Amino acid sequence: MGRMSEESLPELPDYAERVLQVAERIPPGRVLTYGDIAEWLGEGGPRQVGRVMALYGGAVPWWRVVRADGLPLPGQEARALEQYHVEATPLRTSGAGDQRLDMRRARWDGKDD
DNA sequence: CCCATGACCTATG
DNA sequence: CCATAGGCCATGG
Repeated sequence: MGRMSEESLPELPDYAERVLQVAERIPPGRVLTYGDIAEWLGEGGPRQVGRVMALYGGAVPWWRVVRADGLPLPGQEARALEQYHVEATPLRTSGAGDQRLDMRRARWDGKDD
């Protein structure tokens, strides 16, 4: 018979679970782009990773998953920047004074610190 | 099946 | 640095 849900929490698609697993693995002070995760995972694309983060990202350190241009997540900039400050994530200040990630230094290569 | 949307990316000017 | 263009692919109307 069709087995009903035995979990109190909504069940996660396998792909989503894999994405979140990678996100959870990013060390503090480092970041990974949506594309990086897709590539690292060997499936899906940046948009698919983005979708997963939008839907289930709340359970993981979402601020460590960013766009390739290092722009903070729109709508959550304050929280993200707060985290970057705490984790000493490499930032760079633009002419207007707005801060974005210094991708060259903040991007995680997958190796240990 | 067509079309629009999205926590995207890269190349080009 | 900003703007455009094309590519990408799952999801939903």
